[in-house]
Amino acid sequence: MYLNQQKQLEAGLREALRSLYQIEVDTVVLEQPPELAFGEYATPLAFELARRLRKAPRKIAEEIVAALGPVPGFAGFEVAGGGYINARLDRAAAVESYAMSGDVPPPRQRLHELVEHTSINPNKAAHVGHLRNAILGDTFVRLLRAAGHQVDVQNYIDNTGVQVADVVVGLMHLEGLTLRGVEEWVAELAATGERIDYACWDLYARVSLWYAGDPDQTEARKKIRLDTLHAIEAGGNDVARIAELISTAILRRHLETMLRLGIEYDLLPRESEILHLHFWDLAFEQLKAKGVLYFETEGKNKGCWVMKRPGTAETEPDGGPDEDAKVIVRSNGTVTYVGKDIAYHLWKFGLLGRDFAYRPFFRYADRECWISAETGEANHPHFGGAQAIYNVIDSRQADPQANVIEALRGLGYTEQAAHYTHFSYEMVALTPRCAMELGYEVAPEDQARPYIEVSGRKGFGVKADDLIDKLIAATRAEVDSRHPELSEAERDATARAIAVGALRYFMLRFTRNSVIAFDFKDALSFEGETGPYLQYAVVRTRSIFRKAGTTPEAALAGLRGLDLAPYLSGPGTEGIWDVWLRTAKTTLLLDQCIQTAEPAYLAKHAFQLAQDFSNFYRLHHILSEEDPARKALLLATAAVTHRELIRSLAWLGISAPEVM
RNA sequence: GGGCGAGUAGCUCAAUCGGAUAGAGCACCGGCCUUCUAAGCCGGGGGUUGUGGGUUCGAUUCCCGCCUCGCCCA
Repeated sequence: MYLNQQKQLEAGLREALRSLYQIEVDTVVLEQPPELAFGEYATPLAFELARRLRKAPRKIAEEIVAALGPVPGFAGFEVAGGGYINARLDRAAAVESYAMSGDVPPPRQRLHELVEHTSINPNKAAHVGHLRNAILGDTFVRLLRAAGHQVDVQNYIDNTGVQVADVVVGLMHLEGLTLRGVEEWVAELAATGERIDYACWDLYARVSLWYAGDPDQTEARKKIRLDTLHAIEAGGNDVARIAELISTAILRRHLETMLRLGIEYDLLPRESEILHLHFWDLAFEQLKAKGVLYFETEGKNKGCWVMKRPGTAETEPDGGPDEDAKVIVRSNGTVTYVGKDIAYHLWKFGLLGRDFAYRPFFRYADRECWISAETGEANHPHFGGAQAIYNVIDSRQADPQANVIEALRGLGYTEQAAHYTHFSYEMVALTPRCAMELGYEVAPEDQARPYIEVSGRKGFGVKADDLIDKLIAATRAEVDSRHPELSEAERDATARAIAVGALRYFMLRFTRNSVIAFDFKDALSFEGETGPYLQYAVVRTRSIFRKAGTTPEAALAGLRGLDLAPYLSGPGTEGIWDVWLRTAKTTLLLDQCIQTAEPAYLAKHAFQLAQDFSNFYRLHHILSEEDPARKALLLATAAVTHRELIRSLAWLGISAPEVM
């Protein structure tokens, strides 16, 4: 809607430029004036043309305004300042169209999209950093789906890597357990309701200390670690069975944790199948055939299969070996992580020539989450073969991600490489104060820093479930004191919705490349720019309709045929049009978020709409309004706020309770 | 050594393709619950946008140098 008006204005301006000066411009910059009193749109077009036309900007602006014919949807144009052209919408017409249409236009290009997120090593509990990943990823999935895209959601599981190996080492060598013993331990944890991911969190930290704990044993323990890893990779032995048992149990816990936040997955592809189904062999053949990989015969990478790094020259000027090249196959024949990742991404795009087998793994309310397998069920949904992919992975992985893209490009898959997005974001760190509150020792030099990186290896961090539990406890206390009349179940559901809203908004309000310095004080805040603030605005609109005895839909329909113009500008109408204009931008924001892969813009938009509504709510008392037409508009203003907030919040994965 | 990101109010963050008076939240100070929910609202103070240059009618934004911090690669 807002976008349509923008296009109309742009077309009008272009036409004026053609008829006046016979010129075409590449882009017509349209922005919103600093105050709504100046109009809804402004363009600095005249400034840009001043030099080209050898005229004063103000003069040009005046000529353009004079030449502009009537533009559909607009009431008038004027020149402001040194040469801005301000445009005013026909507010009454705009309100009527905003009220009737809340639809999202179909996407320009409908691709089969694949979003991968969460991807936690299944050897310990999820922490706040993983929450940021999962919430960003899940929100982006919701945005893509809202825009009409078909999206598959994957959560990649590295179940055969060193992190899982470390926990297996802990169980076998620190705890002295055999496969049988581990099975009993897992059963015992399940029986007592103890969280296995928590138990392994501590064990993992202990193993890290153990490796370096005795200088005489360092080499021997390194060997144990490597042997364990190799046994897991090979499969078909007790070590691998322990790894499978532990990683699967922890994976289930991760899925349960994420489900608390409304986060679901379609498929869990695992590294074990990538290994055992020999994805790499097929990728290796392609990479060799296309010359992407070459065998290095000199220098430090002698005996390795290497690949040119993105951004480096084709050959070294001096003709020597490219020492900068990325090793894909080591001289001992083992494949690096990037190599396996290339094979996996060829599968994602349907370019590998081999598929996983699949079996159901985790049941959601209305669907199944599948997992990769060596042998699976005959009937399964089709996975992979995407046209565009998004990998939600923190910014530290930028280098390996760039290598995978470079390999795709080298193989001639330029289209796929262009539709490969590393959805990068900065880490969640802890403030020194938060770390000390949690009882960790913080070195004096670290205390002066704004944040400290979390480390699963050291057991340093805030566990996701602990944070969620704390949030629920805090919201539950509030709900209990505010609404003792509600049933236990209602209070529980309300507290959970608010807790999830607070957490999801907290993780989404920062732009992706900003490090979040985590602090319980901020994360547990329910005032100001927070999820509960947005939910509260919705609750207020609900309360209005409850007391008015009508619905938002009826209120919006009730505008038909009314003369609204007197109520949309002038004294006594402050704050009404602001709400309408804001609501009209929701689909624009959706589009912008997808184009830039930045959900924070929508979070900010929803907050601003809630602020606009609060302002409107203060200035206009709806239920006591006596002028019927004016009352209809005020009710519709609450209704359009309700409609747009509910839908924006849904895209952010936040639901608004009935009362709070 | 190379690459990426960042530096904006006391703190945490915004700022659309380079546009009008750099905006929010928190914290602080002062007000507002007898009209639709105070998890709210109103008002106030608070800025040399790290630094030095350049481009431009116009720079937080683009370019170059320097400083500081974080991450990644060797």
